[in-house]
Amino acid sequence: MSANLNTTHARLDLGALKTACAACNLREICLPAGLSPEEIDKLDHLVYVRRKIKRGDALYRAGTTFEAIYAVRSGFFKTRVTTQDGRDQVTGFSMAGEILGMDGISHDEYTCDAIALEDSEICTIPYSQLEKLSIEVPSLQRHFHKVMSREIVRENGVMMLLGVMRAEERLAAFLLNLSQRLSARGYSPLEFNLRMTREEIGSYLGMKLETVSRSFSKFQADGLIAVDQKYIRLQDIDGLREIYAHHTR
Amino acid sequence: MSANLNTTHARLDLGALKTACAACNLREICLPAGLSPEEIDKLDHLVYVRRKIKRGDALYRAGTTFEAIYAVRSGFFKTRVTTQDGRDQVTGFSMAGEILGMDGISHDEYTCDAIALEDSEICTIPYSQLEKLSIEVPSLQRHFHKVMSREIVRENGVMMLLGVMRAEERLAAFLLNLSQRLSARGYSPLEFNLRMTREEIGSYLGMKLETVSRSFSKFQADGLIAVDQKYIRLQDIDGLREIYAHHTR
DNA sequence: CGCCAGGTTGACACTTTTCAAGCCGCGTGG
DNA sequence: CCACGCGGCTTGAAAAGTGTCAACCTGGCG
Repeated sequence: MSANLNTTHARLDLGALKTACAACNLREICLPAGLSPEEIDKLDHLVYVRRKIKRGDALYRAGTTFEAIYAVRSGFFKTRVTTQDGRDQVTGFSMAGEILGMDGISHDEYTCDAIALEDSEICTIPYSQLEKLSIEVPSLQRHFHKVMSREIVRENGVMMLLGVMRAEERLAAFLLNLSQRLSARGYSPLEFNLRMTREEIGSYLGMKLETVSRSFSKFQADGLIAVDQKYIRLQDIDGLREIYAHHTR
Repeated sequence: MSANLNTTHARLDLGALKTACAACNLREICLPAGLSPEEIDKLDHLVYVRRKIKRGDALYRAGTTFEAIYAVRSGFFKTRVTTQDGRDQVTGFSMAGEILGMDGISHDEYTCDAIALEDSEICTIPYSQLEKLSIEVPSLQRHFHKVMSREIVRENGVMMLLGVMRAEERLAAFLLNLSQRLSARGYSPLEFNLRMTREEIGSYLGMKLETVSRSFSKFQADGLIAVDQKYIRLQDIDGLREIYAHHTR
């Protein structure tokens, strides 16, 4: 049903939904980064359709056959892996310009779920066509490799978080990382609304939601941040950095 | 000095050190996997030089400019990232046929250290040439993407370990994973010698060496494994699997 | 208007770390 | 060839950090 609605919708205003990377304000951050205008033009000729994902819906799920990677056009996603017994681990949060689905390449099916945390729009990049175009456009190949490599490096960082840092350090790192990414997209680095619940933050950071909540309260008591539900204002960035850097167990 | 020695050595028996993927018994596991004989031949024409790394030496270090990825020909490596304040996190262990250095693509320098845990040999795959050959040989491009994607998936798994599992579950997962990889290389899945110290295992699994040691002792007391220093024999694989699957906090 | 998901906070339990002591095995040097 | 030293490992006891359980609050939505 939902699929039907989407299709209908896509037919109604196909023009509007067909993305033009060339006209997209994310092109410096997203997959086209570093491509010449002519090359971006070629990328635009790929089937590159925008699609809306409602809050709570999945962009893809673990086990689904892999056919495309996705660029977040607007909105916010989490990715998570789930064990046999139902516990799950949030492996990342993705915002505009970031690429999702690369986990699917290895075994031709996705290995995690990508869930929209707010109503979102994504651009679909069929993998087989990306492969073909990569042969024609070496700088696209190179940039795609960089995007994958960056994901590996990001995950190394998360392993560091989870492996050696304690609760408050993890949360400080998380806030600083969010701040930096928002800033890179033109939003205020000092105040923002969280899109995820305490539980999701906790899952990402390897701690329980109560611990997340307590750490927020502690930060607020210490004057580092102001918290009002999902709204966060960073009041003392250097203080946060100090906590983050202090992995002295 | 050491570099000099290596060079001299390489000159002495260049023939022997020049690897032929076509003749390598790892070709089904390593980068050439899935390529046709002719394609493997092209890969062989890449500068593809074998190099020895002594135990304790670095294959590369964080901050070094990135030029090549490496395939482990023999031996054993750890990769680790280090924080400003000197604490470090082991991000992985690599054995024969596995690929190292993909973290370097993103920013043209490596972001972690790769250290040999025993005397090892590696094959150097210059990245720029790999890029070029990928254009000629689409199946190489595809397979390289799979290798990178597999690394992303692997790291997702480690995040799961670190995020939701407790000490003994992590260690069970670690042993089962080693066992499976050794088995895939024709070694016994039931007994092996660890190449890393308790501290390195602990760093990888996000726990202290004492906790690693205690968990080993516990497993032994429960008849799951036999431990003698670095020698491990898995006596009750199903028991280990049960522990591993029991992430019921 | 009432319900409920999401969040906060407290008290207590439990796992893991920390600190400390001692052991073992291996390589080095006498 | 043996003694020594040292890195690596094990084990115990106490401390710390985080999880668990439970109660309660709040805001948004049907």
